[in-house]
Amino acid sequence: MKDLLPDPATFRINGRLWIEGPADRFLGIGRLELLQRIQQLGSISKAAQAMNMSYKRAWELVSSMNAQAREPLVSTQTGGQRGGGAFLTAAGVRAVVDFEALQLRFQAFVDAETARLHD
Amino acid sequence: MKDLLPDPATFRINGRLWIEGPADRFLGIGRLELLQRIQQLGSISKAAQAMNMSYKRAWELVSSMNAQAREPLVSTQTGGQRGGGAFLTAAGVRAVVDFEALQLRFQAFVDAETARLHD
DNA sequence: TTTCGTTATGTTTGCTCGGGAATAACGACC
DNA sequence: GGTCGTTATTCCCGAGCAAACATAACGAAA
Repeated sequence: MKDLLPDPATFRINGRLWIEGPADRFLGIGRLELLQRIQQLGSISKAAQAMNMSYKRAWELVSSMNAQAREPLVSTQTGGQRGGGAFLTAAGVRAVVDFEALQLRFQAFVDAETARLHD
Repeated sequence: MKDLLPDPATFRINGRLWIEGPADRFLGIGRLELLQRIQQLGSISKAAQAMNMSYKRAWELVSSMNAQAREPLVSTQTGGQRGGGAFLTAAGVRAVVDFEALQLRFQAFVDAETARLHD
């Protein structure tokens, strides 16, 4: 394989992994990061901002996840002392933990295949 | 994980895998299929047509692959008995075989993770 | 009751990527 | 030399999709 490439060291295996349902994507790397940021920052708008994503898009992703899961991953509150906010439910926390683990196994696979590519 | 989902059986892990270089993508599932079709049909335009892809795009992909590989994966001929054509070089055949194998290992990974998702 | 930052949602704007048309060159074959 | 189907390449346009914008509702706190 590597003998196909001019400078094999500069080439890598890369990829994307996600969970998909009958209608739509459910969870991927972008949605995971969004959940993590919401957990960290307590708001969808701050999370979006931190990811350089429009609030609308972030909200749509949250909405999509909440709609597909058995119970919402993110709970929101409008109004209140700081104008409102958002936090992960127990289900949301579990989703983050589980998908992080999956992502880690995938990364191991990708790294192994990259190593195989190099020799 | 599955307890997050309303009907776990309808959810799957899915993903994409590719080889990327410093500048651009080198090989992915779409480019693989294109190479396979060229091998099978002997022409870029026929391959593109079979994939419902514009000739222009197909040509660009071939050009990108040829430019990044140490030696071209696809060799072309303009003019001639049937107006010309394209075929895989030895390097091209090797690229197909090797990436097919990689894709198979990836599919196994995805299937295993989907199974894990279901229990 | 005003302020404030957020959620929630519809509308418009803008931009990028690919599609499609147009054109040239090519070379075997009749 | 005319025909044909292909490679090769440029240019323009439109669809689709995300960003940006606009607005309403909300509720705690001052």
